[in-house]
Amino acid sequence: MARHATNARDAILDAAEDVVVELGARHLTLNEVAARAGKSRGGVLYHFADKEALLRGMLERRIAHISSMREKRRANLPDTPESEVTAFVLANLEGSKRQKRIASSVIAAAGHDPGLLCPARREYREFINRLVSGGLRAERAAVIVLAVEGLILSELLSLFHFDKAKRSGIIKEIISLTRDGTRE
Amino acid sequence: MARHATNARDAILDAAEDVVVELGARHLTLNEVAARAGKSRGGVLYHFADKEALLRGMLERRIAHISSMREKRRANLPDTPESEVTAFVLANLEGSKRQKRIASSVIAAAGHDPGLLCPARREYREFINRLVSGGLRAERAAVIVLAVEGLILSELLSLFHFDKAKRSGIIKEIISLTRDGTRE
DNA sequence: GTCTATATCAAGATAGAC
DNA sequence: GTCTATCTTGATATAGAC
Repeated sequence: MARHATNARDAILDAAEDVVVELGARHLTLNEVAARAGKSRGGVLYHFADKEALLRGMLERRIAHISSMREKRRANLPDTPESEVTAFVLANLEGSKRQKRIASSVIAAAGHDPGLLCPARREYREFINRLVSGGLRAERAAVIVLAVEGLILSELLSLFHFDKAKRSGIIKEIISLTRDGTRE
Repeated sequence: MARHATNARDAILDAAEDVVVELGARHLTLNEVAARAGKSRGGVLYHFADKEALLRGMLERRIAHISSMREKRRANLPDTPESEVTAFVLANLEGSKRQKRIASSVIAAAGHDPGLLCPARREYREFINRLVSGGLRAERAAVIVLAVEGLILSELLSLFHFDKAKRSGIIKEIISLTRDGTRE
């Protein structure tokens, strides 16, 4: 998906994610990004005024992407209590490559300036509130979102590695936490 | 606790953690660390041959610390099925300041070179295995550890902020996942 | 829109004095 | 064990040509 960006901007963002996933946040330099995007430093800086703008761009694109994926998934699911969680989990965890790309923007932004994470913060808070409005206990909602976040970040940092079968088992397990988590 | 290090080495490691927690991984420079530890760059480099050694030192100290905390907690708990999880959760999450210090070493190491995280990886794997040997389903064990990891990392990155009451509710919730998580 | 300079700066690391 | 140079590198960002 990310491989055939139609515009230069997306090509640069794709390249930036690649660098973080493959080499780590430390190596996210304008040089490396430009080389992978088939551009020069100057070319990159035309699209993103400075490195911070690039980081912001990475994060914003991912947030928007996850959000729209989640809504699309949600629309295709029946109106069971766990549909909201299922849509969220799938949007975030489906495909360990995409998942690492999501995490890459968070890690890179956090390393540069934790303040850049504000939009992500808001997104998570809103989603937890949505789950609680849907009848889930607040603690359970938080644990679900934290487990997803833990998996996203841990797999990028290679703190854990689960094979395909284990991964999908874990994803099912997270979704199943919805069932006995409603308020009485 | 960390505030009154008895030896220079620990004082430097404390300073390094402070920098990451307060300013972010990006600002973990020898200059900044030295200044906070009341030393010069040269003084720091006497104790840690290079920056990578400093990162390794941060991580190793935290791993050893958590491990010993967990064992101490474990020894003081009754032999119920959730004692192992309780000890793990408390060792990792008790005190949001300490928790941020744990995460700071992981984030800083990951930013520099993800390969540095090998010892942490091993630690987590062993602990999951221990839980599974204790009778927990593998997926449930993974979700518990992931939720803890998610909370640790998310709070350092300020992706979430929970007040004291919420936090302890969430911690209780994570521990409670042990109860209905055993193999039948 | 993209490239090639180039200026500027900050970081890690070394060597040697104290 | 700790400090003060100093060397070297590599990264951001600017300016101006194409």
